[in-house]
Amino acid sequence: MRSPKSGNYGNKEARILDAAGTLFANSGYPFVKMEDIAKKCEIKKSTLYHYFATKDDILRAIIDEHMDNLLRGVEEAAAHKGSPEDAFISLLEAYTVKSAQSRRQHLVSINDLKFLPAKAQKDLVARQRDVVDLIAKSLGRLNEDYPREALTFYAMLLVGMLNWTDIWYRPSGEVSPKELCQRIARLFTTEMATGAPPQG
Amino acid sequence: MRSPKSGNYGNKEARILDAAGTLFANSGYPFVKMEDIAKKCEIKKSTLYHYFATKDDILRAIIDEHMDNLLRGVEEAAAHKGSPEDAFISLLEAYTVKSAQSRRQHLVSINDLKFLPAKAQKDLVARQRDVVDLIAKSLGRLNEDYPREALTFYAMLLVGMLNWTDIWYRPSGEVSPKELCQRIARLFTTEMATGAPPQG
DNA sequence: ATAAATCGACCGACGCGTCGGTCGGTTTCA
DNA sequence: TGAAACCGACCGACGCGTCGGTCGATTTAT
Repeated sequence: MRSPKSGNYGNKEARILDAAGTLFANSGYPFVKMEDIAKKCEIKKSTLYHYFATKDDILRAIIDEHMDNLLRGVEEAAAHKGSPEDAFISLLEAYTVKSAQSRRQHLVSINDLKFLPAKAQKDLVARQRDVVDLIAKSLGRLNEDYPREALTFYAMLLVGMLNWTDIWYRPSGEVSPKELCQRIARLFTTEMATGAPPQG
Repeated sequence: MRSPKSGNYGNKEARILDAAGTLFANSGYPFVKMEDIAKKCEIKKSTLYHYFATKDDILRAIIDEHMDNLLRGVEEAAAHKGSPEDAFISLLEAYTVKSAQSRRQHLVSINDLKFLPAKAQKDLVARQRDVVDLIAKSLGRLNEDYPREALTFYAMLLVGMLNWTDIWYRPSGEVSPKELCQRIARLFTTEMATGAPPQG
């Protein structure tokens, strides 16, 4: 579906995705019209359909790409050499999207996933699961005594916290992204260090 | 606008709000048609407009009511007698909505707020702020050395975590709501007990 | 007491703007 | 010259909100 068919085809497609991503992130998928996307790309609406069959396909492509990036980044970080604590922090930093671009994609992935047909959603949700599992594993290395389910539980809490930062956290504010990660990390590392394993 | 005008007028209005709340929570505001709401209330669509001027007004009323409940509940809990830790936990329990009914409302408040006109959003967001401030204050009682901004920061993290549970947490699962609150509470009480105040 | 006036609740039909998507043709370029 | 890129004009479904009007109950006037 999304394979390039000519020299700058892929390039143009990327431009569309980028424009749409910004629009979706700012206004929300249902409010963005195909004409808006076209205008931002300085093409006509009908030309959009040369690249993407439907509006959904555009959304799907955005989330798809972001999930790939996210999963890859987290996987790399999880394999980080060093102490479990270091690996955990670098994992957080991988998850905490840095560039404005991936921040937008992340926002879209979170907010607009539900506007996709159920079938497409399942795929994407499954990949979110993979991320949670990786985080749970990384947490597990901080304290071997926590049972698997508890790890997943805390990983869920963590992901929620992280995702919610998209709503209120501004990297340009008083707290730097690095500081953000460290504070969040400490919340969990001290839990794993001092807390008694639940139901243990 | 919403004052009762006859015997069962207010009652009917409440029924509409309840039906709409369920629908919105399940499918998302943009996907719910006025006809759907009407059908669920066993009235015709046009009759809906006898009670609410627009679709937005229905959403606004739902969120509005929920915010009131939430703020009131959290305020009461914050005034809880006992140790700061006890007050903090009871605040969490107040926030963690228990009944399926308010769960739905909460979901709607979180997910569909953005579909309101900007002006209406501002009001509601301001009241969310109030909740965060209350939580920050309660956190402050756990450790007097944390500066105000840090407290707000952690309160934001906490609220995000809590709100995100709506997406994945099921009260009927292995972890009881009480246990959920306690685990989350411990994350923050130990932080406040052992962590050095940031930027102190 | 009872007819007239009033009113709240309700409904069927539909106007109308919006928006995703289509189609036939033109331009561009290798 | 032929395929890729592009476009203007158009369509059809959809969904919010409107409007003219009915019906049964309550109030008012005589």
